[in-house]
Amino acid sequence: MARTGRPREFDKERTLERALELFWSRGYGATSIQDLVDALAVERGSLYGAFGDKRRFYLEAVRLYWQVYERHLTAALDTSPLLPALREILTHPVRLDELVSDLGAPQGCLIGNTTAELVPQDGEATEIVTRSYRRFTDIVAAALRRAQAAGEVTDTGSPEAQAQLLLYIVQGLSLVSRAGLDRAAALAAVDAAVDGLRA
Amino acid sequence: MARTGRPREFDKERTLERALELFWSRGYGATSIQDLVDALAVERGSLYGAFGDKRRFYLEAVRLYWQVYERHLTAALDTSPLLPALREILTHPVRLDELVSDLGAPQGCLIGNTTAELVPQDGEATEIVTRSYRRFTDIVAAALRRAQAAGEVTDTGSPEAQAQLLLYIVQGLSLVSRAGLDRAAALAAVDAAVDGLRA
DNA sequence: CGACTTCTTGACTGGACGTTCAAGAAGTCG
DNA sequence: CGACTTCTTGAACGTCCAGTCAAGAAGTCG
Repeated sequence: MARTGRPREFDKERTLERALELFWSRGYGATSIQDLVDALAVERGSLYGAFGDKRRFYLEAVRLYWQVYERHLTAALDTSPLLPALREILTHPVRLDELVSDLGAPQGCLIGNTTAELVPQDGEATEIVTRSYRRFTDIVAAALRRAQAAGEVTDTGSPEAQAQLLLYIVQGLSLVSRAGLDRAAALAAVDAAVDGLRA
Repeated sequence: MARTGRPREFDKERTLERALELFWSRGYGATSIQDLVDALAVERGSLYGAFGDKRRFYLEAVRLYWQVYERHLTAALDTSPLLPALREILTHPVRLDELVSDLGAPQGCLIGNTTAELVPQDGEATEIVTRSYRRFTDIVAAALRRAQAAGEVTDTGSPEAQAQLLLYIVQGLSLVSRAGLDRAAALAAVDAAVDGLRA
């Protein structure tokens, strides 16, 4: 039952966070183990020892990404009125691009990127992104239900359908933004969407 | 000025179309030259001779894809009332999934896939997808402008903003669909979007 | 026919990549 | 201290892949 041995010299959690950034900016296929070794200053064998192979490492990073995003989403939407907060959520990709606009900066949404690159070939990746999309719509639909009850949001559509539509919009915006972002056009589009929800 | 020599034994245009299908279903990185050789029944050297390297081959396929899509889009939206046609366009990914649901079937929108995989690293790919997005919004905005004038579509938003929003919705739907399609939810979301445009 | 051009074929090359492994280092426990 | 466990390091391995090339085949043109 000995749990002793030489202690790890790097911070596993912090290393995962930095790997997440790398995977986020370059994608799964375009990030080589060598890239990770260089960027994380951890040797190959140590990475394999701590995280298993490349695929498991990546999936772990994706899980962490969603965990952080979901926390942010839940906190942001727990407010009234809802629509300004929703606007913030939808324009998140735009503001991300404002903050870190150098090359190697995070690109789009990691869940969306994973969907494009690994789904549906990879079953585990598919499971993660499917669950993430599901949680997004659940959280947003719940918030919309409250806002409909409060008379802030139109009830001409079901909260579920509205939430599904909002998922498409965030993911579409994240994706299209990679090709260059016309901020004014993006904000106008998001405003049009949010206005469509107003009661 | 001799343009003679041994004639090509395969149909270049048809080969490009079949390569398009392969790239569409597997993506750029995951499609090897060997896959193309096997699927197209054309030897490596001949492919290189006819299309240049893999990247040029792929970009040519993407150009062809957009060319076909744009023709379809323009034709479909040249109608009145506009909203039913728009609904058709938006649900295109859903119906694609209905038609060809075997593995190896086209996945999402090739422009969107290219955006996720090659943009912004590849300048030429970025140029192609940027132009495609631009043309999509131009064509859709023009149609919306006509429909606004006809009183079919609300003029609370500019046609440009509405078109940009619709671009996000198609791309988002295409992407999210890869993870499995809940047709009812997708159609409800699209209907919510189209209803939001009604005057 | 014979010179010329282009296409076909498939073996070959060089490099990049994910993964493994053996030897040594750094701790803990009795 | 000595046995034991885990981590570190970096070289090595096997695989796969994009791209090249030389030799031959199949046409055209004078």
